[in-house]
Amino acid sequence: MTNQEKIASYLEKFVHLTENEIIEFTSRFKEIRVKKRQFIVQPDFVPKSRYFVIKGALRAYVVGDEGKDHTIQFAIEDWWISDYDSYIHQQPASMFVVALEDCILMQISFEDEQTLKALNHKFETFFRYKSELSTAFLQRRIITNLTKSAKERYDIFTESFPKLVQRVPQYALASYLGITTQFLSKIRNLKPVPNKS
Amino acid sequence: MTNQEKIASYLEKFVHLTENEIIEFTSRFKEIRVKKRQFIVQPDFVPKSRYFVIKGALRAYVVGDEGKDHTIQFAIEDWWISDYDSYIHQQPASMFVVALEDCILMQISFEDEQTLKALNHKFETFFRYKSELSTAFLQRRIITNLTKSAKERYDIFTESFPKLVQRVPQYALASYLGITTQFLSKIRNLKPVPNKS
DNA sequence: TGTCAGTTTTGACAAATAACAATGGATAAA
DNA sequence: TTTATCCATTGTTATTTGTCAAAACTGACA
Repeated sequence: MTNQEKIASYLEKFVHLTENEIIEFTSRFKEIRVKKRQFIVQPDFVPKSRYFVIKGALRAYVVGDEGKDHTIQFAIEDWWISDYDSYIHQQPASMFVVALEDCILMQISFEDEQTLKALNHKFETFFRYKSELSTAFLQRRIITNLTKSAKERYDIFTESFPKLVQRVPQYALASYLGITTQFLSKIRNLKPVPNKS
Repeated sequence: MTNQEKIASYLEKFVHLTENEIIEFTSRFKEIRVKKRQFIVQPDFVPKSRYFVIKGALRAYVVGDEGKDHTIQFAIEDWWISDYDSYIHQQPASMFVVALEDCILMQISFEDEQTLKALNHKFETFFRYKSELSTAFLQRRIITNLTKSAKERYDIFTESFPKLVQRVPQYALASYLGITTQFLSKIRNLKPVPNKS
């Protein structure tokens, strides 16, 4: 399957398109390859593109005043990534986005995305729906953060994204869950409490 | 200004519409009035509508396993509210949405919203853009929750939403910030630390 | 094969925040 | 106005999670 076909098959989960529309859409994307540890978004630069992951894993994070990393998002195959807020407003980024593995990405520029959305109602529908799903996803994450303990959040994450847990370093996962890498280590290595009976 | 005009003026922040389009859009909305303490969304019922606030204040919250409230969202004039995730998926809600004051709301049904989005590319654009802003907003909230202490989160909230702080009860604000009402009280009544010089 | 950088683990101690309990003020209904 | 309920405050103690420091592990590569 070509990269364009991979985008197309993702697209068709949301909207039904003609051959021509598929070409119109996917031809706006450009393949890029990034090596592990390479950055595709950095603070103070306007993110000109967003990225669809064909292969590999990435991580978006901010660095707090205290100098610590806080992971905002992961992305693997079939996910999108950028500094979302900065991208849609075309403002300087506040995040880093870095490759956790060697990656193949499909890149679309902000202008091309605008063009696509203006060109065809169905493309607009696709982006609208995708954005609604993001909103719902983030709201669920906020609910989990508000209502669950660190251990529960870890268990929920491993159940929801078992593949991801295998592929991301533990310090990155810890900072996504809002805890330190040491504390995550302790959670993982908790001995089951001896039965009180 | 009529209620329809209020929706129209909100709309026009995002898309430029003709007279007819404005009527087409706003005529789908129906005014409802709810009294303080009245619920417009409850767990286990599918939220058939979302609501645009003409007047009043509301609060969306979940109840955790331990029986405590966790505020997910507030809404005052010009904001929208529902159980977002359940609304877009038309699934039973997990939230309560309750009026904190007597309210006047403009209600649109899920079906009417779908119709509008299908009918006119510009309406689709409006909903897409609004959803993008929600995504960006929630992402900023997650970043704040990950990177800031309780006191800092409170200060950021009061700076960002000074009007809201005056109108919502403190227990609701505390649960939005992810802290107990007692701890919020302590934060607010902190005496400035005596100068060490 | 050994070395080194990056990562994870472990333990002792500290900080942030919650839990509990009691009190007093505010508000709204009777 | 009285009464009952809800809400905010305050003090004390308990829990969760962070900090710091050291050691153990891992995998890439010289």
